[in-house]
Amino acid sequence: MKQELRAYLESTLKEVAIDCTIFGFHAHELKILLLRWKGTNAWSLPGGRIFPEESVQSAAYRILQERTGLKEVFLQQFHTFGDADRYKNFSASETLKILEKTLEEDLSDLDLTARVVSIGYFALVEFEQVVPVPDFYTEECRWWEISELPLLLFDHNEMIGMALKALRRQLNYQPIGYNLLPEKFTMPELQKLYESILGRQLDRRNFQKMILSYDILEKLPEKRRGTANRSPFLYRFDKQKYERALSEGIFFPFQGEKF
Amino acid sequence: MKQELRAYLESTLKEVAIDCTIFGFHAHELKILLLRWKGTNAWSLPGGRIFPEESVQSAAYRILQERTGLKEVFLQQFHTFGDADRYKNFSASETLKILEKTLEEDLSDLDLTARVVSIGYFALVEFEQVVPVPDFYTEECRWWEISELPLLLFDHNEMIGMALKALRRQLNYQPIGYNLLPEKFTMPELQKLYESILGRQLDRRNFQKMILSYDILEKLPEKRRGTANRSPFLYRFDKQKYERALSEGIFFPFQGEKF
DNA sequence: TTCAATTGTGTATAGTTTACACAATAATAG
DNA sequence: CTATTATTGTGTAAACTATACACAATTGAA
Repeated sequence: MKQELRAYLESTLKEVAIDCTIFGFHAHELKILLLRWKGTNAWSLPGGRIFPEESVQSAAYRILQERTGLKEVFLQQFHTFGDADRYKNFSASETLKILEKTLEEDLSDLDLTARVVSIGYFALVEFEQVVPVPDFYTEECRWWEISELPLLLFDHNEMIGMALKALRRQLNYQPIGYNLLPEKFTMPELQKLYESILGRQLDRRNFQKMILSYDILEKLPEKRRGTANRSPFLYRFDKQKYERALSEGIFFPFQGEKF
Repeated sequence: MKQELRAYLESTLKEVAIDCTIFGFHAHELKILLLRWKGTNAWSLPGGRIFPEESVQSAAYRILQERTGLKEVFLQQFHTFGDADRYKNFSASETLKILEKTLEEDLSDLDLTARVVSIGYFALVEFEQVVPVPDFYTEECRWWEISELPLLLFDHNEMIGMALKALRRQLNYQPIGYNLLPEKFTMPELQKLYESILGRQLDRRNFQKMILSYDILEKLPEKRRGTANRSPFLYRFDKQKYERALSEGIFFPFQGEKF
């Protein structure tokens, strides 16, 4: 098992790695998938290394798939983190101690605190379909609310901040939701997704008018039952139109958000 | 001399490097600084490597300074290029041949065709103040018009395409011009800068109205003389207000441009 | 002095964004 | 069964923003 890790570390690029900020949406809240390192209370973003024959993009997909079980996800590079010292909340020696607890083995020959530049990706995934799987270093993989994140290893809090910024900016020229919501959803649910990404309330009527004007939704002849009060209609994305909007770009007018 | 290069290559990160797309503006055209490799007709973007103690950002500044002589520039990371094979216009072996011509020495121990992930930055610089300086590999450093670029080494044509896209997007939420124009400039000059970045014509009156509304310009009581026809007024950026607009963001309405 | 090219300037129209309220519906509690 | 409560569905008017557009003034050159 340790041999497996060693082989992985030795067979992959040493100075570059990938970290993924995986966004999910559940119970009206935007959440992020974090990993807890074995035998510790230290949390980090899911990440991984790149094989020599693999593009960075493919590596990011692979890592994402390994942690969530999902194949089809929205994945996007947003920034590369290249500080010489990326130990922000915990010093290099504190981090090393955590690693020692985690690995219970002498891996000093692998130089695990060597400098690594990390390429940051963010992903949008369907919460319900995710089966969180820890990696070799970790024993727990679970969703965290964005407002309740712990202090993370390395510069991962910074990464999440920038991922959120990138996601918000994304909202200005691309539709979002296909990979974050279940197949069928209601207008209020979609609105709450946008609100939780933007961190502010939107007007119900104006939101509906705007989102419908992009012509990416199909209104279904069913309603969501079981909820108290009036039943909202169900919608789903028209995949083709959605893809077209993604590639051509759309001008979303969330101007109130300053970047 | 060769020893110097060898020392540089051996003392810097091996799997990660930086490439810079340096934009300048001259004669009503947006231009890019390219390097020609010694003894060849092969061109590339200026790039360089990262020292172990240096952040990626600092390395990018250093490289930029080395090639242009400039200290104060606008520099921004826009994408990291991580294809397993980044030899696009010229194959690895063709590129290797060029390198051999350039170096006239056996450097095979340095494994110069090993895989490298490149972090792409774009820079905006004041054309007139740049003193282009070739690096060790190259013997010529000059400006190229964007519409007349040659086939470049590696994936550099792709990089330039993405840099331009990033620059255009930038225009939507930040003012641009401080680092691209001389201290004093006319409204038509500023407009031509915007037009050359966006690749389309803008209305003179509407452009002026818009740019003035951002309250980042100071109108000077002088005019540019010597030009045929009516003399335009000179303006300059109010540095403080410009910086505020940069950090707070501005909503530039170039909606016609689809991304 | 005339000509040609370019600058400076304002307004009206179209289009977009925003603010806002009431009737309909569905589950729940009585 | 009925009343209550919370939430949904829906349209219009006002404010704001973007766009289209033309003529007089200025300058150097002919």
